[in-house]
Amino acid sequence: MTINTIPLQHALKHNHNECVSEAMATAEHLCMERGVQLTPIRHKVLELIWESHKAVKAYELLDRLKPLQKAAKPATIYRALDFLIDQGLIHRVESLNAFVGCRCSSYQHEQLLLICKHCEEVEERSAKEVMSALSEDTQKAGFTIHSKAIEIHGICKNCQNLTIDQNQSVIL
Amino acid sequence: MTINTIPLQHALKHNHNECVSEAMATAEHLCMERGVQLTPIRHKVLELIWESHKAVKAYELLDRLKPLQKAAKPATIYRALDFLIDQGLIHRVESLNAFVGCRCSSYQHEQLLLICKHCEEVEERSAKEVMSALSEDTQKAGFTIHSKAIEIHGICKNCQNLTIDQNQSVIL
DNA sequence: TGTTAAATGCTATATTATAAATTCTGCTCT
DNA sequence: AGAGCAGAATTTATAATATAGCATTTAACA
Repeated sequence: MTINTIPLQHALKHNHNECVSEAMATAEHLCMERGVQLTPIRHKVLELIWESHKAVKAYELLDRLKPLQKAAKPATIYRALDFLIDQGLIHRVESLNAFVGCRCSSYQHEQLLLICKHCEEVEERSAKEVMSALSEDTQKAGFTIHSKAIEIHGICKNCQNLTIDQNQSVIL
Repeated sequence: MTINTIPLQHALKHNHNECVSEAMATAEHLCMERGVQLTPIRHKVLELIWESHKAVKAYELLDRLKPLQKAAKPATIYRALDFLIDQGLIHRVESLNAFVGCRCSSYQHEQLLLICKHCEEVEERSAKEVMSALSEDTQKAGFTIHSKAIEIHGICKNCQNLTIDQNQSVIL
């Protein structure tokens, strides 16, 4: 007899509705403040991205947007994504060609992403010490930083615990 | 009258032939030691990658391989790249979907890549302090690292100097 | 030398992303 | 209200990146 286990959706361990509505409220507020338009399409795409803490692919978003926006084409999604990235509302996860909601402050958009191979959720960390070590090192190298992509793949705390405490896992 | 300037190929500032032959010798040696085959195709692809210190695209490699290997198809290149990555002989640059030669020791493959927007060259740094800060921070988060992609975009020392000392630039 | 595993060849296709021209929409200025 | 404008969205086409799956060849070695 084999028992397969899947990770609990860690998202369920917090109040995800609250999490999303907070993110959306912040986004709406920031766009207002900046005088840029969080149009219905952009709003919807951002909501779709926030449905989980996993990084989501552009064409997956497209499929999910289509029922709501019959005319949606790749360009629809990519233009929305470009906007959201410009506004610092999402991160592009380079190593996955995917996108994830961003909750960093507008002034601290460059963060470290912890990407779990098991549950696929992406955790943002500001990691001050890492960033300052990085600044110091690049300065030594005479390199002027414009942007950073720091993506760490591995197993998150929750998934690690699952393998220890099987009670937290789900039997398929 | 307009004067356009291009960066010197920084590669020309060092003995690049030596640089390449060293890289190839190391690769040959490592593969020998590991009992894996650095076949003619893999060897050639690695050489093509080492032609510069820029990150190079898969289909660019394919175009350059074709004259030497008539049968070359996308899979030819991707299979060679997979092998070279597995052996730690090249890095995949996630934020560029491109590949660059790796000169880190076999035990220290995870490095920090400084990617210059101007000359496009990629510099590897081991950045011990950054890495240890990173280990510490991820440990705090309870995250177990499997792999890292740390990619910093900006302007390298040489290109920075060019904009200051125009004598080092080339008039087109 | 026959067997086998690895490497390559070959064809097709999936996935990710952009270009460029047009139309729509909402706003401002008169 | 209506002309003009700018940003947003649509539409069509295609570029760029990457993999799947099966056939054939090569090379290692028992």
